[in-house]
Amino acid sequence: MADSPSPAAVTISAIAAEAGVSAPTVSRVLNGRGDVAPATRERIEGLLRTRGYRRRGSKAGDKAGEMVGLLDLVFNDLDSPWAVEIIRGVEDAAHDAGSGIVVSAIHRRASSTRQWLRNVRSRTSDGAVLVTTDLDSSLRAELDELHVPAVVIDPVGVPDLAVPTIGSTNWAGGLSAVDHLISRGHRRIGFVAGRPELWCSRARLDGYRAGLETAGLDVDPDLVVPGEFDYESGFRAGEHLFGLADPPTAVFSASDQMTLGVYEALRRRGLRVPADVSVIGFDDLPEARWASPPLTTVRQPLADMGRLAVRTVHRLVRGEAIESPRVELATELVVRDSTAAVPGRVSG
Amino acid sequence: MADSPSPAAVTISAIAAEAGVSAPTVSRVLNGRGDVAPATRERIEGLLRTRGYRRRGSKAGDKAGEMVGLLDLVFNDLDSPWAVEIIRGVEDAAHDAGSGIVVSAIHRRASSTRQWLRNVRSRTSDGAVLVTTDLDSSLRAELDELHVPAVVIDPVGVPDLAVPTIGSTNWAGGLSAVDHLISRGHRRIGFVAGRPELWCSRARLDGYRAGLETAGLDVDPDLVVPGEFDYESGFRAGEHLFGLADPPTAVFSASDQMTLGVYEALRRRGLRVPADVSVIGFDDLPEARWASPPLTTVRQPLADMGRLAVRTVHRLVRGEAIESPRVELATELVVRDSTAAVPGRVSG
DNA sequence: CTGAAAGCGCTTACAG
DNA sequence: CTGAAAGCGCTTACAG
Repeated sequence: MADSPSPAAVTISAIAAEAGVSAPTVSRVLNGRGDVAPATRERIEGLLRTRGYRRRGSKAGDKAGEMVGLLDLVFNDLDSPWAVEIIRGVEDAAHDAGSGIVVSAIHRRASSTRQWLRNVRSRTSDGAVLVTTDLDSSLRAELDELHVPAVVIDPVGVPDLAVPTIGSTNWAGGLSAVDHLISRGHRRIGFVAGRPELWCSRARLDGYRAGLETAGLDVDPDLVVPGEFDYESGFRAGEHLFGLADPPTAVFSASDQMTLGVYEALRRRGLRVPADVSVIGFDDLPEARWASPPLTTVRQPLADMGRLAVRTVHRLVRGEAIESPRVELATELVVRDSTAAVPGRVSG
Repeated sequence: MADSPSPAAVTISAIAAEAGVSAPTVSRVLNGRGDVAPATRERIEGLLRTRGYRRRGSKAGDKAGEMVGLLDLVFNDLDSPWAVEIIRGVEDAAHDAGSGIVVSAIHRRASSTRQWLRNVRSRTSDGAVLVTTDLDSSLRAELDELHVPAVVIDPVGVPDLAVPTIGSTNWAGGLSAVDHLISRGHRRIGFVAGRPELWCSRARLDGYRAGLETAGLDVDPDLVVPGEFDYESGFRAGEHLFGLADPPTAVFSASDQMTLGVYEALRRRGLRVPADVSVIGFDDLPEARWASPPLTTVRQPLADMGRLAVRTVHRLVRGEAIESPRVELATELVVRDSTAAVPGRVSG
């Protein structure tokens, strides 16, 4: 798992020797000059990649393994308050370690990803923290070649053990949300799911199911509605749930943003939180505190996840072993004012 | 205002010649080696600063004026959704220009500021965008010496014309908010102010006053309450305002976050928005859309301000002239569901 | 299209 | 504490 330190540094002249050309030719390829024979260029480019060439200043002391003081932090999108929580933790830990963080959004576009890789190569950052990114095998291979260690926060798919991932206990968090509602007497509990392709969404759903089943309750498929983690899909889910002939008395939704959409759907129907309906979210973004009424939710320690990601990348940079390729930080139920006992419940 | 390009590049040997020492000695100072006579060290450090020395790799082509592809983005704190809006715009424009952005939080601490400056020096970024930062004259002098051009978004004090600033039309925005409420028949309009030391807060307050005065209404000092831009101070302001013997029928608060606090204060008193009280905010953060009811607010184009900041820094890097040292982008009233006509108003 | 030569900016022993 | 020398990684003319 740990890279064996390359016996000789990967310099331009090393590459040149291996390719059977002179150093200036390799330099030309690196700088995108036109006047290199296609075959030569290809051979050199191949070597550059497989050997993981990275530009090293002149400084003789610039040995492999020394840190540049720059870490990349990559999101798909920067449009959610979710992102800033992670940035905060990553910035904090990086600052303590004397590193700067370079934040990018790649918008799920291959072209942006390629440009990001080009930038990483030219600026030679020490490592990368990728957030909810697919990190397909080709991207991983490229980072490997560049010798840029990566850590993934909140992996989208089944964790690939070759790259360390950091998540939270989504299943247990889902379970605790449902337990809380059941302890308040709720029996018909709706669930608004997150983006189905995401690993964490499935875990939260399964936690919801497990909570009901443990209490001896059936999972009513009518009460499980799809969502996309955003406000709009939460609003639609709320409209659907409370348009039902036999609506739930409580709703657990898999993100705070969707929960705010549920709030609005309830308000439009004249239903009050928590007097008429109890509502619980997931994440504990700042907006959960600011909702009216303040939202009961399952806290995900996003900033801590960011901090741990930085420490993990730094261990990898220094070639140290990491405890586990897969870490889940604990979620925590935060009870505020959006959950209450079932309205009008008769004693039995 | 534009730097005259230094006749000779600021290299280690240039500094050495000027200091009357050899290049290795300067190198030692730069790398913090201990074995340099204090007097020599001081002389060299002085020269390094006044000449604006910046580490330049070996590459012969690394002429002064070439871009590194890195921009610094500095916040005091990263704890508000406000920040992510600006990051989004800055990232977007920087990405288009092929630059990466290094984001830092300096927490208003001099020590963090110093560390940030050290980092800037070692990583030689092309320029800096500072958000709501004081940029006191010593910091400015240091950036000048490093030849790192800076732009300030949302300056805290009276704009210092030596550094370009980008803001929004706070005064006009405040005016438009009050106009909107007056057009709905409101006469008693409360105002929750922002942090008093900030320039933008004063402009919004003056806009509020101007709106009332234009309509021939008196400014009732009892209805103007201090705030700090955050949720908690908004909540307290709401409690105060609606504990008054003659409470307002509408409230304009100088940030969306404070407005959410006002929502909660109203909810606790059993007052409905907008049926009983109209409420209007400032910023148009995503949470304004997600509030229940969705919040009428004055939109500040934060992402656009970030984009413009990047373009401005890049002009400065290239030594181009900028149109104006002070730009204000237009605010825009966004009407949603939190404002309505005065309740129970008689026809006249 | 490619290489031998010269050179740049910087740093590391080494000597004093 | 300091400098002359050697050397590193890279690049730019220049010649062919």
